[in-house]
Amino acid sequence: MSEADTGLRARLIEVGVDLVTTEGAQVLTLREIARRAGVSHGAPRRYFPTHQELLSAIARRGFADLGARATEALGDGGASPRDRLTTLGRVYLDFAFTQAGMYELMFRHDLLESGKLGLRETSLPLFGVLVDLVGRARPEADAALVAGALWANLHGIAQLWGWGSLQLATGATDFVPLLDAALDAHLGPEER
Amino acid sequence: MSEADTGLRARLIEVGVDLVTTEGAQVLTLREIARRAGVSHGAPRRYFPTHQELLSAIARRGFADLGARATEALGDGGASPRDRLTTLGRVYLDFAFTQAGMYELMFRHDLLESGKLGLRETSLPLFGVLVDLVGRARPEADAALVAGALWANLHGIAQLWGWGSLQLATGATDFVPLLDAALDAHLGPEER
DNA sequence: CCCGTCACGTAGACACCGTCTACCAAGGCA
DNA sequence: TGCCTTGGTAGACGGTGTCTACGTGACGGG
Repeated sequence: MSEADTGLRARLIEVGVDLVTTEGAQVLTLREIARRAGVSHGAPRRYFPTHQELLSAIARRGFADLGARATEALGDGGASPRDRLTTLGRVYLDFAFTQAGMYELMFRHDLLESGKLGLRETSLPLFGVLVDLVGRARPEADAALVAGALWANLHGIAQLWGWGSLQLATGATDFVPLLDAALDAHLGPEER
Repeated sequence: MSEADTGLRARLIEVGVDLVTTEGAQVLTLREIARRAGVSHGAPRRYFPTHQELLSAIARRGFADLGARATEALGDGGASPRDRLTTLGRVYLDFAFTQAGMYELMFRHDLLESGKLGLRETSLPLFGVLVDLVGRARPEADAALVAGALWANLHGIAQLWGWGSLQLATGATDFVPLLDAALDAHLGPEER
């Protein structure tokens, strides 16, 4: 956003986001992105020294999108911390399933291990919201620890459910009970 | 095991297992495996029609190894279900971190989505053990559901901790508190 | 006006990848 | 002996990411 939104750099990211959401993560080759952007395969190198850095830039858009969806769904508050956490969980899993290609890209091993993604800047804000909500839902607990365990649980559900492992193993057909079980487990059963 | 353990087929898998544990998942190219096995790059095709099928065979070894470690650590019982679940969780995470390359291979998106892996046969036995233990630790709960949520939690911890996200987010330096938090959450706090 | 500089993209080479196909050498069998 | 199957070789093909040399047009100073 800070750099010119016109120009090839922004267009490459745009094309990549489009490509990964519509066709999946396996078509995100450097040359294909360049083709769709209408430039030669060497052009991206002017802005992204390596393929991984272009992919990281695209993945960062994914984290930004997820964060935007979360803050938009959470609104300006009013609901209880527990209800807000339920909302957050649903947004997270909805994103993982409807934007499966992008979600896969966001958590690719080689990107994360390269450090080019800048996970601290991309995912920490949303995690901060999570910690805050957990702290208010369970004031007696170590909020960061519980939030970390809960995030891991959401991520695990997203992954395992995404490729059908949990359907096979549990025979379930809907992921909501799993989400509710995770929330109940980490936050205590919901009283009503 | 049923087919000849000598012969190229078995040797290719052996070389692949060796390669992924010592050098990581990104060196598991078809041609590199063939080179290390001392054959031409076309030879594997006689036994594995595609690269993915060879990788799947290697990954199945990983699931078998994980299962063996689990049953060996669990022994013939005696401990309480809760203690056995703690053991199981430690084995799972230890495997994920010490055999990081293999663990990464086992949960590669393209392998899982291709269906060549046969996740039902590979991971269901161990999941059955998990369901059984959960059922005895929490007789009142839906064992399959809780076991699924717990498995997802373990998997999420393995992944997020593996590439440092949770260290960054929570500031923790040891994953055991996270594991304990997950077990406490899904099984109820341990009385002592 | 003209020339140097520089940003920006092109084009081709390189090594490597997975797949496919034609070939070949050895062994068993009629 | 002749033939067919088995198991592996060797090379081609199109694709990939990276690197390097080369245009090419705009801009500013003499």
